[in-house]
Amino acid sequence: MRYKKSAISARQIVDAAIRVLAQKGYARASLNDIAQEAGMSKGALHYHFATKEALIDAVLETACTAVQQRTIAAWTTGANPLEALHNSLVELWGTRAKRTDEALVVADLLAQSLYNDRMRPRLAKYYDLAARQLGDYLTEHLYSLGVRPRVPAEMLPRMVIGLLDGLVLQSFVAPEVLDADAVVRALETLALSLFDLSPVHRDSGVVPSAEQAERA
Amino acid sequence: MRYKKSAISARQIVDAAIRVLAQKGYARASLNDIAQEAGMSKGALHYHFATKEALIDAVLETACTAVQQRTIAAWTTGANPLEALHNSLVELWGTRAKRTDEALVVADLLAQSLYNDRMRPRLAKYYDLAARQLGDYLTEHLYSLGVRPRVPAEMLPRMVIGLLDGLVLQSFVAPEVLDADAVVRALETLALSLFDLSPVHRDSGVVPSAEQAERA
Amino acid sequence: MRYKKSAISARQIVDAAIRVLAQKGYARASLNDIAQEAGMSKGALHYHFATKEALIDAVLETACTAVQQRTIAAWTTGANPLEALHNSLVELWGTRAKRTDEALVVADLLAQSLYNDRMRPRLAKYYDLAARQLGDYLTEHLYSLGVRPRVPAEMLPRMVIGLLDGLVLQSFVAPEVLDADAVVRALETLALSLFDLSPVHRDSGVVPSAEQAERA
Amino acid sequence: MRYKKSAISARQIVDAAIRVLAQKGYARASLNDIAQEAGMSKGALHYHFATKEALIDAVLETACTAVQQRTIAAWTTGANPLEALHNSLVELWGTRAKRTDEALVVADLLAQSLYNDRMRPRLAKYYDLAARQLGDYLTEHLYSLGVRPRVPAEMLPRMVIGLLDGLVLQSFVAPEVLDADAVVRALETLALSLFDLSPVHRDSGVVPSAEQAERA
DNA sequence: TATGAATGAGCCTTCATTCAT
DNA sequence: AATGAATGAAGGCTCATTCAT
Repeated sequence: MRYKKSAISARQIVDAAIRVLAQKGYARASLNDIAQEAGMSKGALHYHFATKEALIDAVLETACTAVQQRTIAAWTTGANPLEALHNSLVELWGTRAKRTDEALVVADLLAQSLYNDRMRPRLAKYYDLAARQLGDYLTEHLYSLGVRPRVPAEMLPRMVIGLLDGLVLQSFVAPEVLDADAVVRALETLALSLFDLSPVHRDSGVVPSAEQAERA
Repeated sequence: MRYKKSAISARQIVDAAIRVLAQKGYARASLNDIAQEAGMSKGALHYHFATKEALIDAVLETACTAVQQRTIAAWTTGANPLEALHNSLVELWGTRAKRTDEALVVADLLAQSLYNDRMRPRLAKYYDLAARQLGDYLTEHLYSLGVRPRVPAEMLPRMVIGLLDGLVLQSFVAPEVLDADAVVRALETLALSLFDLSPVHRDSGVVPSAEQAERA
Repeated sequence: MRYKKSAISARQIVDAAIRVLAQKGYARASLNDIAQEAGMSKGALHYHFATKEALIDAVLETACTAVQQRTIAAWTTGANPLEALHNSLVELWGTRAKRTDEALVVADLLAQSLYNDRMRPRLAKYYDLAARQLGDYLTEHLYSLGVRPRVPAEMLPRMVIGLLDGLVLQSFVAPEVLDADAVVRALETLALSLFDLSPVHRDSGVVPSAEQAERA
Repeated sequence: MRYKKSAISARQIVDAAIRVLAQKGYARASLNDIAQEAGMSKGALHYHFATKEALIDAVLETACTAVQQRTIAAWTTGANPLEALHNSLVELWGTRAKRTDEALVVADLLAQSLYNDRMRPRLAKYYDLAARQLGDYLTEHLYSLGVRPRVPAEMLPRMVIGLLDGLVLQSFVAPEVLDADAVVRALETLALSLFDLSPVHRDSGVVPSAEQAERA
């Protein structure tokens, strides 16, 4: 009972913190702001989280998890593996570029982690997980087609994620420059190019690469 | 005389600020720290830069310029265009992944700009310039070979830059994960894949793509 | 309990502020001084009053009220209306010329209000109230005698107050020049002269003016 | 030559200071503001006036003198002494209520002098002079008519000045409340009442008071 | 479990003053 | 006679943290 109530309050605080952090960034978000947003007193915050750092840790955990779950949810399947990939990329870009509170918080805390030794491992873990997820997906859906990537298998997901992140940064800075469609098409082309496949239209099947053609 | 002295001092301050910002980040870097690092009094800072914001503006300008100039310097030429590209990518990644003060500052201020309307346009400008530079380079060195990219011409440089940025973030968070050689090779493969060229070894020439082979 | 504590602390701060302001004036009174005088930390000041301005507002309110209450208390009554007036003037001058903290604060903030648009209306309100109080008093005690003032009814209290203020300034600048007795006698003469009454000795009754004598 | 150049600059500084002080008040007027207004460097200010205090002293001197000279100029003469008085009062009120820079500075520094022992004597001197001037004028123009004031001769000018000052304060705080005509008429009535004279219209002559009438 | 009150360190900024030139 | 540069003290304010209740 008591335990549950506490958990609920703690959760409220974290949620409020995410909202505030998303709006003002770590540097400018005070515990006062967060307490107000959570509808509690500053004292209550410190009851649940001894220090600001502890709260931010929880926030980072929650935000990363949220982003990850959305990412997982984005891995769609379909009759056609290429179509599935396309749809997944659409989802992926959507959840990242949409400037959701959690995405903003992760981006902000990522920057903070450059100077914060305690934060860094957590984000590294987050990246690892994301890379592994994507890696598994690609393995399952593309490797199985018999094609081999032109880059090392462990680089592939990191590249896709890196490209997503890098483009998201650009789109955050200048939202109008990057068109969602263009980005997705580019990502798709990239993914397939790295897989030694020809460019692709939505409904196209797998096309053998130059090398494969040569071999054939 | 005086004029020059002033310019020198201002430059000293900016340099000190870059060092401090690189080490602590915008949020935690106080004018006190910067003044100390610059070997001047806090009052002197305000003599040269009316507000912290003004100083940061100057810092951003300087850091971006520095990063850009290193980037420009990275565009090498060579007898073989592909070799030139390879060398350029080595340089590019090197200057970014090296965690130079300027690169860190740009990354940090990039994050700050998410919540700072005055900063954002400056970074957008910086990205624009970088994209244009890379675009010009690619046009000159690859377009001229008669091949066409698989993605829109204006997306191409943004993708390469995005990938660089995204990977840099990952390498900042977990330096040991990404191997410089692997990254360069991956970037190279990416660039060429997008150009409808086969993967490349240093000394190889241009290889026609699947489509081009077909046409032939 | 807590609520009361807060009110008490706030009051302590305001009182301390009045003391400090009276001694150093608005410009030279720092929150540090006030905090020290109040026996609290600077942070506590800001807990109770968000800004210095807010604190000064409270100070002004309190000081004006205090002066006003002393003024009200000065309106004595007596068997003889003229004696009552005399006593009232003695009191009035006493409370003003005595250099009480509140009087000094009001004088100081009055000067500040010349350049402070937010303060001005408050002082105007204070003057209005004072004028109305005095007006009512005069109406009740002198009008009722059947005499009419030689100046417009709404000017009369403002003149008496103005004279009081003006003389107070002189006495603040050079305390020894103005003798309390002389001032009171002069004020009395003024008040009565303006009421078309002959000069007065404590025990004298009402004497008809020239005009009234003529009419008779 | 050199001496003159210096005097000119010093004068420029004082004039600029008066303008700035009139606009912002002593507390908020920085030497920077003054230097800028004077079109000189801060260093130059300190060349001419070692400290801010020294400059303010000069400002006080100049402003008081200016106000005094305007006051002197206000003492008009005329065929009819009462008409002369009236005109003088019009002038007097005009120069004070007009919010000239010098008047504002004197008012502001008057407030400062409450806490500044070095300033106070200068303002006392200023008041003395003003009182003596007015005293002389009244003596010459009214005493000579054979009437005697109802208040001590040395109180009379201080009362008129006090009333002027007090009303000016009120008019500064709430300009719309006091009508210039009404003020002048009231002052006139006051002056004459204290002189045991009936109220006056511009063109009226001297009218005996009640006491004088009785004696007659 | 939660609050109101209070603290104290630190931040950005202002400003009178100094000084070499 | 004047300037640009630099100083350092102080000011108002923010904020994470503590604590009695």
